[in-house]
Amino acid sequence: MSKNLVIVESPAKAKTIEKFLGKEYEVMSSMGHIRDLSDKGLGIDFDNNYAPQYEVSPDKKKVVSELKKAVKSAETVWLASDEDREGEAIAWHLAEELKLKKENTKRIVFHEITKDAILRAIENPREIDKNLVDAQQARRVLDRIVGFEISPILWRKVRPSLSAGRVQSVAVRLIVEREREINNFVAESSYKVSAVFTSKDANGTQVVLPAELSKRFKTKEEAYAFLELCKNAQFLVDSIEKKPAKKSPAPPFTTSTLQQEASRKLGFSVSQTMRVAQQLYESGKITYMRTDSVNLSGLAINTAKNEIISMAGEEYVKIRKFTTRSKGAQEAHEAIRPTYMNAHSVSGTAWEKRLYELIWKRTIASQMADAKLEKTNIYINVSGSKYQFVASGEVIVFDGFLKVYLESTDDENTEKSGILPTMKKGESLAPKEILAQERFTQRPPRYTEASLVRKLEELGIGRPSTYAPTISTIQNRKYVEKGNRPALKRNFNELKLKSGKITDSKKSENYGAEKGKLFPEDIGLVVNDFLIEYFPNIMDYNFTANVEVEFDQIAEGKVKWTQSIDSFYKRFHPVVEETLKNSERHVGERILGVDPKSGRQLSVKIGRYGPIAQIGTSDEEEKPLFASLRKTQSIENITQEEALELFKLPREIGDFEGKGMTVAIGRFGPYVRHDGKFYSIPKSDDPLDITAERAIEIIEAKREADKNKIINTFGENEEIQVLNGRYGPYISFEKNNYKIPKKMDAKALTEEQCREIIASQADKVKKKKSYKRRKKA
DNA sequence: CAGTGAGCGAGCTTCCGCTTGACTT
Repeated sequence: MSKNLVIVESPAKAKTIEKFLGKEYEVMSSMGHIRDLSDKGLGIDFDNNYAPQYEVSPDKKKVVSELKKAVKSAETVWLASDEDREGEAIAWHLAEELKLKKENTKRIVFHEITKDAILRAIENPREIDKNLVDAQQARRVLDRIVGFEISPILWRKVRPSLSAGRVQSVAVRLIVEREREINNFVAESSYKVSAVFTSKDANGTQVVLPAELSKRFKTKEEAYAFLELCKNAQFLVDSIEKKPAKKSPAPPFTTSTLQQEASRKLGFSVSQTMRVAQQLYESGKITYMRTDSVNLSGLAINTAKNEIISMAGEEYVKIRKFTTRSKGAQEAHEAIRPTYMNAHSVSGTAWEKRLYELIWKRTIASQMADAKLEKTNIYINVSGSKYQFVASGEVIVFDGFLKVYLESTDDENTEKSGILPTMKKGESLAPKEILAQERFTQRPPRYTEASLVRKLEELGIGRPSTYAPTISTIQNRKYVEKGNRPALKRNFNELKLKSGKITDSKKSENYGAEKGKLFPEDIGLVVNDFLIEYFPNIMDYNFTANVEVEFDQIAEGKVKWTQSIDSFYKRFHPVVEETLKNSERHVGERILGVDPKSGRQLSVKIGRYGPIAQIGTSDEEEKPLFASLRKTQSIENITQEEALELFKLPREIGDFEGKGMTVAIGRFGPYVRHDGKFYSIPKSDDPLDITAERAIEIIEAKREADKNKIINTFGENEEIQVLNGRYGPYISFEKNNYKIPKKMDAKALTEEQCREIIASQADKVKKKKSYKRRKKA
């Protein structure tokens, strides 16, 4: 047995470090936190000065017992968890739970996993910093109090199983407020004037120069008047301005910037990025992926430098030290970078390859020279007008870091400009055509998963390890939904001056298409409004930043953590009591008016199964009528007309084979119901005016498809069926589906072969089911 | 796998931050 036991947080890290330290050291991992507050009740003893009630987490029991065993045979235990608040607490929990003795326990820290850094750490051990631990306890207890006291209020006042928390509730607030900004947005239009000029260059060949007028006109009349003036105007080059410019590379990746770029460049979701990064980390290809640091180790910088020199040359190197700007960063790790800078690519899945390449490029580029540009503006006078046309171009003089990488932006309509033809001052230009187009101001963009993460980070809310889970939580709770919206059409005016004639035409354009954006759902709106009404303090965008200041004071030993929690709780808890007692149930009810047919009240609200419209009230003698809202509708802005439409379904549309057909909209969209069976109505048909003939067509088409569905059955009871599915043939048995191996011919399978396949996949199917259950829960 | 929209109510839900595994594709 080794004389020394080193405990780190992650097994991959343990493996690497073990190599550096040699036989005298055994390195084990704690897998993060090993204990947490009990979740029977609040896990806090309020009668005993907020004493936390810690329990070893169920999934860490095994780890803890293994660590206990290892401790027994070790002379010295080295606690090497991360150097931040959480890491310090992990070290302390380990010391407590493993009953480590002060004299043979040492606390060490390192920020990069290199042999030098680790040996240096071993030479400079310290004791556990109890103040830092207390700051973590305050953080933990605060989050528990907020989460576990507010959530139950939601269960009673809104709907069971809902949740609230310091981080997730603010994340939802951001999305809700953005949606409302968008709803209230009124586009303004103006006229943008652009021209294409022609001229002859030195060789006499014709060159083209696109330019834009420096002024946008408010009205069509003004634009028209300007084009009128252009008919007989002279266009002379007034001046040519050339100025150098430079672009600098972005810093190496942190968790949040990696999530943003993987989203923009690769279309990855936030959780997908983390999954793939985890794989790269575990196979030793990149450094740790949950970090807020942009720092690179000296070793990494050196190897990057060599790589750049051999790839592009000395002049492409520029060593840079980046500093973190984000609030609350704790910098326990390096930035995310390739472990070996000379590996330009890696083996693995397609996703791993693409993400790795992105990380490699970003890291290398961060140590490369600025790109040098030359920007050119050509100003063109219009005789008789005070406005000028401007043609702008940009030429790369030296590519620098652009040789490998350029960061993307969220802005979808950046215009690119290229090389301009050579012009002389005073040169006369001929307009080939001048366009005045009506353009509209743009509403603010909806958040993507990644841009929401960026906003949270900016506000100092959440940590690298929680960005992805938070995004998942608010979707699982159905507060927000990731979705698409089709483009809308709008008309715009276009005036065109060509060959001395102005034409005036109406054109149409698509705008506002959304893909993979976060939309609030009605339950999210209601919960958000409820929380803002009763807990404005918790919902404040600065709440986290404010408590962080307090935590810092605890960490510095200036404030006792229990005092800090006490002063919070004394203000917070009465509000909880008050809200439970005095607030009404919140279902987001909105009265839209009356139903013209019956004269009864028409309203919308959140029902047990989601948003509904309602005709009548429950205190009337006649029972109210209900209809579910469509997926894209919201109780917040549905109109009376739209709500009344909903009551046109379900519709009886006639008989077929002696049985009635009903049209309605269900969870999976519009359907026809006939004889107890459901038939989906394709998007091309409108359920509101579908005819009986068409419905029969749909039913018969489905029957035909079902007939082809069965490939083979055995015997009379048909418990095993070979079926044709969306993804090819499969076996169905006792409500489970089984994959048929590619090599086998589905048509020729015997019953015995089927049973073998079923038996061989029984395990997998069981696991899948339990996974599905877990996911539901 | 598609109906429902109520309350004799059991017993449950929930936070944030550390980690990975087991699950998809």
